Amino acid sequence: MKYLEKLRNSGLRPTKQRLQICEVLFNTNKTFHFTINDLSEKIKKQTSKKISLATLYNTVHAFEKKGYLKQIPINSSQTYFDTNVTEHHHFYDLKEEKLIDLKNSDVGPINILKKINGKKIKSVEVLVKLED
Amino acid sequence: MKYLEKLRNSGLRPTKQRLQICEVLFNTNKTFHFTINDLSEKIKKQTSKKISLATLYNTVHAFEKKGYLKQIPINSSQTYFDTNVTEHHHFYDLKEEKLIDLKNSDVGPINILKKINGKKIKSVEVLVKLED
DNA sequence: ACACCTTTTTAGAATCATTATAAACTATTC
DNA sequence: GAATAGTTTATAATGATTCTAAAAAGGTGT
Repeated sequence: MKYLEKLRNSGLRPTKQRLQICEVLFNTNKTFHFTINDLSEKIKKQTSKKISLATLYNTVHAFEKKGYLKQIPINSSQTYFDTNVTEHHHFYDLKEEKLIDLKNSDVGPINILKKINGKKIKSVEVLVKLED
Repeated sequence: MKYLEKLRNSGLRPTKQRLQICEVLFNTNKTFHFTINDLSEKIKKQTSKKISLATLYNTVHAFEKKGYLKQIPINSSQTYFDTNVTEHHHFYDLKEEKLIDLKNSDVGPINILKKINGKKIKSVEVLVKLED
């Protein structure tokens, strides 16, 4: 089990549910965006046994804290997560309410000149809103 | 009444409530960030007559649609609005959960090289997350 | 294998921002 | 002033997320 190690090394017990969620999230070379609800649907389709919503929330937040997932800053009724945890940016199609990845080379370097004393920059994220 | 014209020109009837909200939001040379709840508190303090929550939501969204307010894309339990509708960016202090303006000159130009057919760029917003 | 302790899962309830409803009210036009 | 369309309001409804507390499962030592 390739995710067993990963979980254990992060201090997360490799439970059946977490391993299952890992399969759905990470067992692909394509990264993708999802909401908790998307994830719930995906799991329902892939397997017979269900995972409770509370567990999905717990696990996704645990993975986020460990750096395996990123939250995408967007105003939407649901929170979006990204399995692509590298520094990159997004288009948001306002009409279709869909997120599209922007490669880093599509945006170019962003220099933040201002400094706040005692604070470090954790991330720099660009959201480009699209309309028709 | 300086806001009466503004509202009428936008096709919004200048009601008592809307004029009141204009006073609170725009009668200052400093721009600021707020949530619906902040706005509600501010109005309670400034006046005796109260405005219902539903009206605050309606009005703020109407103003946003007209371009008098901007939503700030950030994952928070409450939606943040900005009275500064010029193109600019934000720091978000994760610990204090506070937004700080970044002047455009603090970030420099951002070139979006990728194009999506049939879509126009409506806005480009940078969120810089800060940690200790 | 068993007992022990801690972490995790779970169903369901609770929370809380936001939106919908539908009746009363108000601005505008004629 | 009457008619009409747009607004406001209190309240209910919605829906994503978090909380709760009890049951289940993982890990460790014997």
